[in-house]
Amino acid sequence: MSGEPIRVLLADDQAMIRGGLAALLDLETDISVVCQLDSGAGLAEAVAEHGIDVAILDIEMPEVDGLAAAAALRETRPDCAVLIVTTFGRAGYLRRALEAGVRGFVVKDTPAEELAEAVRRVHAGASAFDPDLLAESLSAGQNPLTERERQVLRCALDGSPVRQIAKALFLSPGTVRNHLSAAIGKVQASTRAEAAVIARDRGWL
Amino acid sequence: MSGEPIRVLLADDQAMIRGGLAALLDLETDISVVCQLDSGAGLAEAVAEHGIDVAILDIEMPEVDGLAAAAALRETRPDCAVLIVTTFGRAGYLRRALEAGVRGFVVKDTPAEELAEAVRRVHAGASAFDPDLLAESLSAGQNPLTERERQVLRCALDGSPVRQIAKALFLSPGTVRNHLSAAIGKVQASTRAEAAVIARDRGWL
DNA sequence: ATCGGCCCATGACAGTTGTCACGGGGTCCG
DNA sequence: CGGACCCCGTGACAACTGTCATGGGCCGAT
Repeated sequence: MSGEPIRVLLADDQAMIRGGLAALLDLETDISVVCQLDSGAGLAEAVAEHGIDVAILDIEMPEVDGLAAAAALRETRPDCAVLIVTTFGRAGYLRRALEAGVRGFVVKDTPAEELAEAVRRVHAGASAFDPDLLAESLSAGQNPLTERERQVLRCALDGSPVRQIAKALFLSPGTVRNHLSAAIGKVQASTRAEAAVIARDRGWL
Repeated sequence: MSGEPIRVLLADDQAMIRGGLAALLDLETDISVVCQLDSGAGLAEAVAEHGIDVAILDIEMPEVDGLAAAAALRETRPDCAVLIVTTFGRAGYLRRALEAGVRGFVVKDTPAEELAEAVRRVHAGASAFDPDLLAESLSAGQNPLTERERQVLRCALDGSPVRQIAKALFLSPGTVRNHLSAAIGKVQASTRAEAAVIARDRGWL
């Protein structure tokens, strides 16, 4: 908390939110927002260029989402701490974040004052995870879906009939129905649509 | 822009966003955020108590959503300007907002600086509507769905089978299927799930 | 009072969906 | 090598879904 301020990068696709969070952080004397992005694309370059200490990333972003960007950043810049700030407190997101080496995970429901505190914590090498979500994530278990099942469910999200899904994935209709059936069973749903929303809400995509 | 600052109320269910927007607005010398809510409930009372000039409302909120709150406020406090600030730029939302007598509608994608400007505009009696969205709203046409059809589609959003929807709405399964069929035809979908997402994305709920 | 709209319901039909059993193909691991 | 797991596919069956025709009741507008 002495000497140079913490150099922060802020990535969120909603400009107004980005501006708000930046205003919030700039109130703190020991934190300085030196770079803003509207996507995860180009994160590593920006981190290198601006000498970023902490990268604050939203998850839902176009092109490259926050979790993918975090994973990529870990490869090239493991010394830069990552703090995920997201709307959706989904257990699967937290799990993926942990696997990506993220040091903090905060949902946008939490009080504004805690944001700066989380930044300080991850910068100091500590962690900053939403406790409720952490518990939920640990109890929720692994993502049981296979790659194909996830693809099929993603296509089913918008209500497409089997034939369209099959065409989109270059599969036989029968195969698609088999994958759907397997997925439905794994998430304990009774309909493809139900299975799709359940999987989405759990962050299993 | 002289004398007393504009007295603003801020309603958003995400505490961190609320704090960010408040920080943003407090940077302006002629604007003062004097009250914050996490829901549309109790809006009229808060407006009366704090002598609010401009109420900034999010749409997606628990209990009472921003559009319903705006409509209710119009009844009791027509002198208080309402500015909607939302994530989702759906044409149906803007239409409902206009019907509720809202004076401004801004999506969170727009640059942060424009928020304060929008507040000043609606306070001055002018309007502040996202131009792209306004055009889309005018060209999109009215919501063609009946009340029942909307209810049924809302239930269908999570993928429930007909029997569950019927039970939830105290209807015969056959009736539910009729309503679904009508709705599917109106939104030009081919599946209930598809119809549900289309209707949702248009703000027809 | 007649028309139109919305609501509710029933029955019947073709098409789709969910499930199962079964086959084949790969890979990775003990 | 056999086994486990994933992938792809087929065929068949019961259940569900989307559509249509048809009927009734309740409004509000013409």
